[in-house]
Amino acid sequence: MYELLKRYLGLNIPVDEKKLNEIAGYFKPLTANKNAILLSHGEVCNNFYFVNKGCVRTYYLTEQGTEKTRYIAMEGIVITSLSSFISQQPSFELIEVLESTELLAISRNSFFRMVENIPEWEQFYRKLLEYAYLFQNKKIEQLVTLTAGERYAALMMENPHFVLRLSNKILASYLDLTPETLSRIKSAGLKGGVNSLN
Amino acid sequence: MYELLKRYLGLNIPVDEKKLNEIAGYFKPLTANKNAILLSHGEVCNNFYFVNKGCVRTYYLTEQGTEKTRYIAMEGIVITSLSSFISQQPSFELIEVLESTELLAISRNSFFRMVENIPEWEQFYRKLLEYAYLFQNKKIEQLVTLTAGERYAALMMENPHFVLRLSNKILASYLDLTPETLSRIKSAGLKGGVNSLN
DNA sequence: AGCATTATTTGATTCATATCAATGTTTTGA
DNA sequence: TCAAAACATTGATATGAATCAAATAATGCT
Repeated sequence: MYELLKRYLGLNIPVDEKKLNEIAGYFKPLTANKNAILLSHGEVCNNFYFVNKGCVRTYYLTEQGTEKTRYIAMEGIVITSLSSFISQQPSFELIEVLESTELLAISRNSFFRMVENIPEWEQFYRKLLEYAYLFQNKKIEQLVTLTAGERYAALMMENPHFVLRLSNKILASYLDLTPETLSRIKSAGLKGGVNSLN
Repeated sequence: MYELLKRYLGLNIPVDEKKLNEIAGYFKPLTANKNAILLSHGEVCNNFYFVNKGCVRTYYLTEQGTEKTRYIAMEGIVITSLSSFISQQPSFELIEVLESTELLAISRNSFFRMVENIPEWEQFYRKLLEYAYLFQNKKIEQLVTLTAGERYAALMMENPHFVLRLSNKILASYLDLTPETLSRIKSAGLKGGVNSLN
């Protein structure tokens, strides 16, 4: 149950077996079914999740009810509504389970107590923030400089398994376009692609 | 020269006068004229700036040469190409001076040596990352959920002094729209606004 | 001060992508 | 296992904002 988490932490911070067990001990197992909502709009986020198996996303809703996916976590990745987790303000985004999923959850209290008391964890948190910033920054760059088709192409380069595993509906909302547009982009790509017979 | 920086640091971290002077000592004064480029596209960012007086922005260029402003710093605010500063990869974004500006600059080396050796500074860096994340996250939320006019209205609520001090060209690129569109939004707002005579 | 560059405004047109609509396909759960 | 719901595809149309264009207005430079 904790193997994947320990490997993940061990890769990110220099930490001995004992500390690793201590840290892992604060994470509690949790299973959730497809479509389960781990955090609703307007709720304050008090949990931080590690995905052991399955798939989870964060997304928000526009005024008109359109879903916009911000982040997707598959096995071996962490997820939370980081803004709300940090600021303790009501969350704009929701956390939703996309497949039946095994999670390891740690409370905000335990998380920040460790930040204060365990230097290795403090270092982990810093790395997490750096990674999260780089991720968000790249997302903005791509949103403002790339067209719909270019964003899809970039995702194909960076995360091809997303395209294989996720529905077009989710994928489209992740790329900030409609399912119709994504469908057209995909079929246009096939016609002109390197695997085409023409 | 260092007063504003010390006040800024003092507000963000608990730190005594002695430490404050030690930290401030790593910052070197620098003046730069309007239009000066502090970091070019493709360069690795090795400096972190505090704006003492004036105004600085980071922006990137699209394929077609359109400017997209990511961040604007006026007096009392820090600025860098944070992605490149963290990752030491070539920067996609440029740093440009918008008005004749007085800066205090610290090198990446000094910055991260302090992160390792001065717990207060380590704490400052963590807060900076948290703040930067919240900022970027809000930017994405607004980009994907608001229309051009709504983004302008949000900026008017959050940062009205930006609208007063910056040119429409810069403002438009910050809001991810063209100067023409911003001009139309502004005049439409006047006609329908609460101060209108109709 | 006076000329040249740069920014702003307004109008006409275009374009990328959304929306609406209809049909077919897959998934799901009782 | 089958009906209902959710999803995907394709076509027709609409729309927000970009682009193109031309005419001021403002700013900067020597």
